[in-house]
Amino acid sequence: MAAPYRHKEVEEKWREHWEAQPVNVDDGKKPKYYCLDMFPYPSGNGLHVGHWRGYVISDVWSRYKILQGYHVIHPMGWDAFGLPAENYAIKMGVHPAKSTAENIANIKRQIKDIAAVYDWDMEVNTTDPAFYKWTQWIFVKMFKAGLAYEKEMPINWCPSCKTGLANEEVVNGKCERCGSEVTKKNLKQWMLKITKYADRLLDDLDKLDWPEKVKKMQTDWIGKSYGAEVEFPIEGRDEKITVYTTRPDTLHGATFMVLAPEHALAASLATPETKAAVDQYIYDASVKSNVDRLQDKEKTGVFTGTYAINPLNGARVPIWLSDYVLADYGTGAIMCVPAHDDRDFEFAKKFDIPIIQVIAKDGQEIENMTEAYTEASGTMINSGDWNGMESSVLKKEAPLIIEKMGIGRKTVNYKLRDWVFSRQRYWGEPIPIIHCPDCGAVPVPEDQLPLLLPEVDSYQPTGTGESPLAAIDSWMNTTCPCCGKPARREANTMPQWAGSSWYFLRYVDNKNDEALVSREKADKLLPVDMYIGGVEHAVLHLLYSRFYTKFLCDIGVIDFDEPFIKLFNQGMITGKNGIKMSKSKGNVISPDDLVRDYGCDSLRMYELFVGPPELDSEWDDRGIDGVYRFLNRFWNMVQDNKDKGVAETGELIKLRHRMIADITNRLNAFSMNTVVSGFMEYNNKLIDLTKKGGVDKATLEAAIIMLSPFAPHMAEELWSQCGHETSVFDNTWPVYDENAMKDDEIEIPIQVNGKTRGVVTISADAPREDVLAAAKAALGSKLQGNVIKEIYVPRKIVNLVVK
RNA sequence: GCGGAUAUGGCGGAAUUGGCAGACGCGCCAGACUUAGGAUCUGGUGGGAGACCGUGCAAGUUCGAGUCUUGUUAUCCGCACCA
Repeated sequence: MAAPYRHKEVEEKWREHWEAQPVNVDDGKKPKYYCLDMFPYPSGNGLHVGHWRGYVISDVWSRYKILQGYHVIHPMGWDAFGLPAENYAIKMGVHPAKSTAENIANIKRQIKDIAAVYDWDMEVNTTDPAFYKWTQWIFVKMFKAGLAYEKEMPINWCPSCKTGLANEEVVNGKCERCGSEVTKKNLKQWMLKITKYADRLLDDLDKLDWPEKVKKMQTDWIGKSYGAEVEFPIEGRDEKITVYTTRPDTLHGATFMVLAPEHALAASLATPETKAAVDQYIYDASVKSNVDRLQDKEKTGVFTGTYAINPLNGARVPIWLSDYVLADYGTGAIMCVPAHDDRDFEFAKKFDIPIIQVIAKDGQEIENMTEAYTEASGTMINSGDWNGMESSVLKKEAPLIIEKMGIGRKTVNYKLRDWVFSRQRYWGEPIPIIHCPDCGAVPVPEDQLPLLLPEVDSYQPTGTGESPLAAIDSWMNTTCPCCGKPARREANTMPQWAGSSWYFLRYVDNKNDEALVSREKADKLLPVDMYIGGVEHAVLHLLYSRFYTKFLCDIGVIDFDEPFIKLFNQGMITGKNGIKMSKSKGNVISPDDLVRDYGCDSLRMYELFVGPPELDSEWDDRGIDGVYRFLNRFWNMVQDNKDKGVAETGELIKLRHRMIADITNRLNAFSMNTVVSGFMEYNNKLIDLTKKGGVDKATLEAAIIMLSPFAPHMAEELWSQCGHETSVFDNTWPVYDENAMKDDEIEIPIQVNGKTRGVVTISADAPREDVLAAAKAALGSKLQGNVIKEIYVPRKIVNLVVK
């Protein structure tokens, strides 16, 4: 009687064994493959089964690559600075350093339960001074390159987190972290000039093997548009108002102009008669929150009483103020062509402003216009010299025409803003800058980095716009590195994204004290070949990392300018009814109990079996029984066969090659759920064959090797039971031979008028005539009427069209 | 409002890309072994008594449609006055 499968014993045995003898070692000859997980921030809640799935997917892929002969770089680390860690620490009343360390220990234990082939020698932690030394170093380099600058302006402010936020951290007017409504606050901030890289960030998306969805999100976020700036003189003054438009072809149709209430000229345009209303409107707009402004669909506005002159045709256009024009995009002023823009149309209707059509849709003006005609397609009308031109052509040529006329210029615009980089919080990297009354902002000398985050009595946010660090005089007071006079340190810290923007570079050289990463190791081991994580960072971490990588490439630290060649977004595991797992909802499923009851291998396979890895899946504990039974049945099947010495037969060879082909093709397609069902399917066949005489060694071992990325403990144990001294991971992935898979005889379904009516078994290479004859014979009397058409798709189907 | 994704048994999901829909698993039913079964094994399981009907709904293309085209509905996600 063969031994039954006891997951606990088997898994403990091999975990100890692998600890002593790792399966993924660099012999210096193998090609590298860098498979990376998005590193976790160590929250106090630990991991749930959803986090597990991502790590299982990346581990299966890593082990598959090991079996394909790669040295796989598969590291793990901790994104431990930032708001989540700090808020958790404040809630629990302990120092963030302490709670972070505890959380890391707990999550590390959970991650070790996955039995992933992480190389813990590469571990990094963003809060380690030896790590953030380089986070600060990058900032200093950016400062020296003119990419980090200070600016005072109204920024997004989260009143709950009590800190400024980047645009990317504001979702629907709310804080990405806590969901509070974001307000504006005027603060002097450090900014990173990510806009300088806008074109490269946009163009290089083409190089990447990323989900189209993520590329589109980044494209839209960068928001490049082509158009023209046009200068409108103000009637009776020397000043001009510059507008930005993507539709200079419609310039003759501009019947009014709108400025953002925050526009520098807004107040000065009022006449004595309109002054009170204009001032009131500007005031009202200034106190409106982002959310109010987003939700007010009904257009509001006020006429300034002043006119501008259309530089193309001299027409007088009234100047209005309205908050539907954004102050920080383009020039903060627009020309309005109500006939050809939805928003301008709505505004013109509401305030009874004339509408002039300049593009003839289908050759004629639209009568009784009820909505704007916004397409750039049709013949120009009411447009002076431009009459008769095609709008789509003119749209492209107009910027240059305008430029030649001296009334404006061709230009492009981006939605992307520079990155607000200061946070008024404690738990982050101090920004390594010293403010000197004489020399201005001076970077901390590179040889003095890291600038350590000081101990502080109260690390609670002040809410005043100052970081808690500002209260520590002993730390704040220093001397200027340039002139030696007394100076003050920068009190703000960096956002959480600072460390995560470059951590993947550090893994491969994490103990280097001389450089962020040695050029030799960077050239050999980077960049990341496969990056696996959720889609929630599409315009945050993934955009910032691309920016950092391009900068580090530009200054020669590394020789590539895209960090992640391939990106895979795994779907989310949700609770019942698709509800996101969260502690407050009480629907969090911890992997810990499942590992104890079913074993690591069962949970690994079930995580994959729940559904396609790229889609969200609802978690249901009950399904794990299915993979648990499969593993037991596979185990028993191997026990039944391993010592029998069964000779291989034609049938077994055919089955083996088909099994290898099916599993390999599904795995290459990243269809992990169907790989698992494939194992079950072939296992059922092997069990059948076991009853009919047995399964040969080569087939058993092929199955065990292919199972090893999925259920590594069981595979290693069975490999050892088959008499091998070496690890199952020392093998190479099995290969299949198309010719060995072919059947001599095949079954071909027979349809009559498209409906299946029978099946015929016939030689695979039988000629068409033979197949058709056999099909008719098989149908016999069931075939009635005249056959008017005969279709035979070789090896697939017969269809007889009968009348 | 714009853009994208998804829709298949009681449930999770397959379908080699236009060729026998429902693989595999859960659940359920029956049987075997058991003092016992929430263990294991064997068989069955889309609907319908039936000819037949079945992939959100309605048309279309085709010898043939879950798959392609058009329209439509629902759910989810992203963007949301970016001129």
